[in-house]
Amino acid sequence: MDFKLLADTLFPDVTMTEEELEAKFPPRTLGEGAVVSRMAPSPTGFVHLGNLVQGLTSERLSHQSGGLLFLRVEDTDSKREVEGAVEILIDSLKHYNINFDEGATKDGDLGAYGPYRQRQRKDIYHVYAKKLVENNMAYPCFCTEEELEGIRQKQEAEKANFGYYGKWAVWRDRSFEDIKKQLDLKTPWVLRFRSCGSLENKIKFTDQIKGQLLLTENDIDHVLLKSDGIPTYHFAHAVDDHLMRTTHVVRGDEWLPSLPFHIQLFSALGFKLPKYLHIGPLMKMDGNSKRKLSKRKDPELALTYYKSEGFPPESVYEYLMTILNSNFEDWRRANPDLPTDEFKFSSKKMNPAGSLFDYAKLCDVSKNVISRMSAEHVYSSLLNWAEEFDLDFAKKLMSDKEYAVKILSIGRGGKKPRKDITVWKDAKAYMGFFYDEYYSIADTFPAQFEKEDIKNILTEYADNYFDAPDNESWFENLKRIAAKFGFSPDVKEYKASPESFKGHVGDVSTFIRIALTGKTNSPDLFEITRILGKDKVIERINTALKEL
RNA sequence: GGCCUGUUAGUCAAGCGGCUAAGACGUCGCCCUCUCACGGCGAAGGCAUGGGUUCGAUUCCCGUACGGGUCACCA
Repeated sequence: MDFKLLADTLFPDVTMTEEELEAKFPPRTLGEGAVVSRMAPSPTGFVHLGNLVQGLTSERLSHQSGGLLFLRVEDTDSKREVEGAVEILIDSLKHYNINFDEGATKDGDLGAYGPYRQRQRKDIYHVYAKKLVENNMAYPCFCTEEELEGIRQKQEAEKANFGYYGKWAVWRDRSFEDIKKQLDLKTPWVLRFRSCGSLENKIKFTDQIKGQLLLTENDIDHVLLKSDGIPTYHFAHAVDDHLMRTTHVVRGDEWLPSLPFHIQLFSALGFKLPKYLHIGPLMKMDGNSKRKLSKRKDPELALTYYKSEGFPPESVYEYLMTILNSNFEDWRRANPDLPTDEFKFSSKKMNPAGSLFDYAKLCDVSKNVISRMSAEHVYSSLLNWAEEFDLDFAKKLMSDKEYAVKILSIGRGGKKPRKDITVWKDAKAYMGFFYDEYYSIADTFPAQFEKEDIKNILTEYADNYFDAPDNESWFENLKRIAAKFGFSPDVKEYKASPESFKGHVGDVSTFIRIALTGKTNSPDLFEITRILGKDKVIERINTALKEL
């Protein structure tokens, strides 16, 4: 058959040449070892943890090596596309400090290797499609969905392997006349790859994460171009990553089974194969078994979940780092205050298998991340969250920034910082009592004490209010009050002979704590009185007195 | 079912032929302490399984079991 004629018949509109494309998108001039990587999501509007994991890995690898990261939108499936998805994606990733050097942006493309939206690249794909046809490496297939289904059923009955290959590939070796006839009838067609692979042959392949792999050759004549002329993922992957000069492809390991096909494709097109990093999936415990995190069943897969729960982006980022690079935690312990960027990320330290998503661990990481933040940072981050998810609380925070920062400074900054906040959602319960509208005596005064004693103690504290200069003298005052009303100023002394006292100084502080905060648990009381101020302290004692 | 891939404590994981098999989270106990949070100390708990190779296997090879993934004109 005259394949040149076939190619011209199939692709009459192709005017560009491969040489022109090669010249237009020359190899990049970057330093030695620079990684060019990319994120290539389909714009479904749903951004999930997997996207982030992949993005984070690509981002670190590229920027750390003096390379670059670009965003390519894989919008070849119009059925799944959602309006505004690209914007959502860019925003979500930016939220997690993943920024692109090049690619699709909210307003058009940035960079010289575009277009970066695949549907706009149709002409480019057709240049290579035509080339494959000319070289007898691809052919048109006119099978309908029903015919394909029929083939599948026969294969099932014969216990043959599924797929369009070998003798099942009914259009693989048709004459030009047969093809021309269908073309004239305007029968829809797809372009298929002519595979020369055999299941008998194994290929050795080295994945950057999984190491040496032994794969079976692909023998399926996969679809390259769909009937609308738009490429499938596989074909677009080969053409785009070649032309965009990608050096490292980071993707989920659900792609591993199609890797032999991709290897074939790159070779058929005469492209250099990039390096691959196949990341194991994020799993979840479901009853007694693990399973991949699923979009339908697991809300924690969506990035929006973490945002609304109030996990700071730094926490999620840091948690994913601990999962992705096994030595990250050790590094963090040794360098608690260094920016994450300084950690040397390595694909060698990535786990070849999928890991379980551990919510408890994420919480622990988050708690620590927040404890290391400055009060100012906590304030702005918390406010940011509250403005979206708790407007009332946001208003309180905004009404007096200095006040809020003072509150958030309690127990912060030392060697052993408090770790009360895991997510921003916790903040209100932790510090709400500082605001009158959120303050109420929620916990009751312990019942084993006489109300008279509690009243006397509170009254004494308010009437002879001591504006203590430091924690120690504040506590001395408390001891004085304890002693005055028959409570031991010393807990050990009390424990030695409980019958000699009504209680101890700790109980006294509990009374005051409940009066001031409404709760039995709170951060340092002295600090609280300082922030509240004398008037507010006395006011609250009086409120509590009334409730007794 | 075919193909691929994985398996170190409840979880995340160091480990690369010789170790009493790190560490972290979680759990439990104790200590510190005016509550809480923090911190300190300690405990329980593991190399899926059967064969090889080897003087010696968690580590290398083969099988078994059990997970996971994939077999579209979706990515």
